[in-house]
Order: sequence, then structure tokens, then C-alpha cells
Amino acid sequence: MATPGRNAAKKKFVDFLQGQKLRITPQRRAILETVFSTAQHFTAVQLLKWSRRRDKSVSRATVYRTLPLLTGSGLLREMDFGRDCVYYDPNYADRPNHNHIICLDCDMIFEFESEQINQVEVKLCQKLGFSVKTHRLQITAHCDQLKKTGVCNRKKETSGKLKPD
Amino acid sequence: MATPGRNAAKKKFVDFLQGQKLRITPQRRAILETVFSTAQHFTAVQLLKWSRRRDKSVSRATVYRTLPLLTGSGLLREMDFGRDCVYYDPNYADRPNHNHIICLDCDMIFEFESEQINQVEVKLCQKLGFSVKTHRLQITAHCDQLKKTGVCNRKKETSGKLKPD
DNA sequence: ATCAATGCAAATAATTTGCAAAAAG
DNA sequence: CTTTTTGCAAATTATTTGCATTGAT
Repeated sequence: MATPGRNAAKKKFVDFLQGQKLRITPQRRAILETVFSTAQHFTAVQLLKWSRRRDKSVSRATVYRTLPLLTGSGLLREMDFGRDCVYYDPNYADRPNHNHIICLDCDMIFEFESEQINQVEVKLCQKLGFSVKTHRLQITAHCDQLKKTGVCNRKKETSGKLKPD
Repeated sequence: MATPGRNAAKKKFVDFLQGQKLRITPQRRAILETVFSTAQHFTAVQLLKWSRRRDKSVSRATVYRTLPLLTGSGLLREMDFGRDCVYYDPNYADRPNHNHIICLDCDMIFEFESEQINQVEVKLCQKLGFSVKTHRLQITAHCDQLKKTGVCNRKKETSGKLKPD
């Protein structure tokens, strides 16, 4: 599960805390470890539950207080999907420009990168007088294979479901 | 303010209601008129306030109950921006493929369309085995003009602010 | 020692819902 | 008339906050 950048991400967070003169507590460590032991998208409530498995002393408040530190340091990104609550994506640390395809058939979320899209965006924004800082692209789509064969065997390769657990 | 498609949109909603054997009430009419008298993004709470100006009898509950009918019939679209609450965009009725640039300097939201981006997406998804249904592209960016001249005079042309009112 | 960070429980705020009364078809 | 829709107020749910205490440095 841990991709190359994961350990770097953990170190980066520790550096971030120290740089801001913030303290490295066991609770923050547990949350950090939890975040970077999955490639799945998750909610604050899930993160709380998972972090508690590592360290029973992690509280709801601490999770909610740590999340902004993680997003603020660029290691985690909010994903406004459904909307009933916020999802977080731990894969931005590795691939800050990735995009999402939400399958309307199986509700899974797939990630992909496209240098071509990035370039078109930059060029387009240039023309409009803007300099791209970040982008967020979500495509909802239907599964071709499912339509043809009645089955979709992509689920194995996914990096995260919309409504995990 | 009313673009060509606006009246068509209103008719479409009436048809939608009749098709579903739902009733056309004065409250629903007031909400519908309100939605299609602006090009701005808005929240449920704002819609309530504005609709009440037309018809004092519109209640919070009715607004929240009507909103899904409007999104369900494709006339309005949820915009997951900030996240503290849901924003709605009335411009999808006219331009279902438009994208957003969120200016980090002035917090305004600009809309633009790009056939090129649409095509790249379709092609890319094809390769991945998906058929695009909808897409959602948000770019956060800095204003070139502001950086150079210290002023941005784009605000006049905008179609909606992030935090209106 | 110092001062940031924690857990807890109470507070917010957006959205949803139950229900009896009103009104559309 | 029948069935949907409404307003109201109470309920839900994610997230935030105040405060006394704990713990990292």
C-alpha cells in the first residue's frame, strides 16, 4: 500500500510541524500513520475510527484539528464529492495533478493523470489572464465493459471507493 | 440577466413536474423564477431569502425540497466549493459543460467553456473504457493583471462570486 | 517550567423530517 | 374528494469550540 512518496510525505509533515513550532504528539503521529497507510479516500469520521485502532487516545477533536494541518501542508486534499461530508485524498502528496473518474455504474472512483489536460489548462488560463495554481477535475462516466459484457472487473485495481466501509 | 435558455428552462421544469405528476404550486413557481432570474451561484439559504421576496409564503423546508427537483431535472447543478454549504449554479441549463476558475486573489468565480478540454476528456476516457457523462473542472489561479498592475478590473464581467451577499 | 495540545461535552449550522393543516388537480 | 404539498418546529449530522488538564519541549 505504501508508495514511494509515502515515507517522504510523513517526513514532510514532521518537518512542517517543527517549522511551525508545532508539537509532535502521539496522537498526531497515529493520525499521520493512518493517513499514509491507505490509498483510499476517507472521511474525518473514518480517519478517527482507523486512528483509534493505532492509538485509543485519539479523539474526534484532534482529528478535526489535525486535518487542516495536513491539507495546509499539501499532503492531503479535500475532495468535495457527495457533499454530505468532506472526503480526503491522500494521493495528492504523490501526484498533485491527478484527476478522478467516478463510475456511475459501480460508484468507484478511479484516478488518472494527464499531462495533456494540464497543458491545455495552462494555455487556456494564460489566454484568460490567469496563472494556474491547482486544478480539480472530476468526470462522471459509464463503464463500457459493463455495458457490453454485463460485468466490470476493474474493481480490483481501484484506489478508492466513494462510500468506503 | 435572463439569457435565451432561461425561459426554456422554466418551461422544462413545469413539464418535468407534470411528467412526474407533481404539482405546480405558487411556492415552486416563486423558487423557479428566483433561480432563473440570476446568473450567480447561490446557496439554499440565499435562495430562501430571495424567493421570499417574491412570495412570503415560501418556507425553508420547501426550498430544500424543491432543490433536488431542480437538480434532478438537470436545470441546476450542485457546486462543491468551500464545503461549509452547497452552492448551486443556474448556468448549467444553458451551458452544461462550462468550467470554473476561482481567483485566489479576489475570490471571484469565472466561467468558461472549452471544446478542446471536452474532446481531450472524451478521448482519454475512451482509452480507459469509460463514456463521459458529465464533468466538473475547477481551476484555482492567480490574476496576472493584479500581479502586474496591482489592480484587477475583471470583477465587472463576472457571473458569480464565491461568497455572495 | 512553559505553553501548545488534548479530551470532553456543549455549541453551531446546514439540512432533513414528522405531522397536522391547506390546497392542487 | 383524493393525494400531494406546505409550514412549523423538532431532529439529525458533520464540524467547531470553550475550558480545565495533560504533556512535549
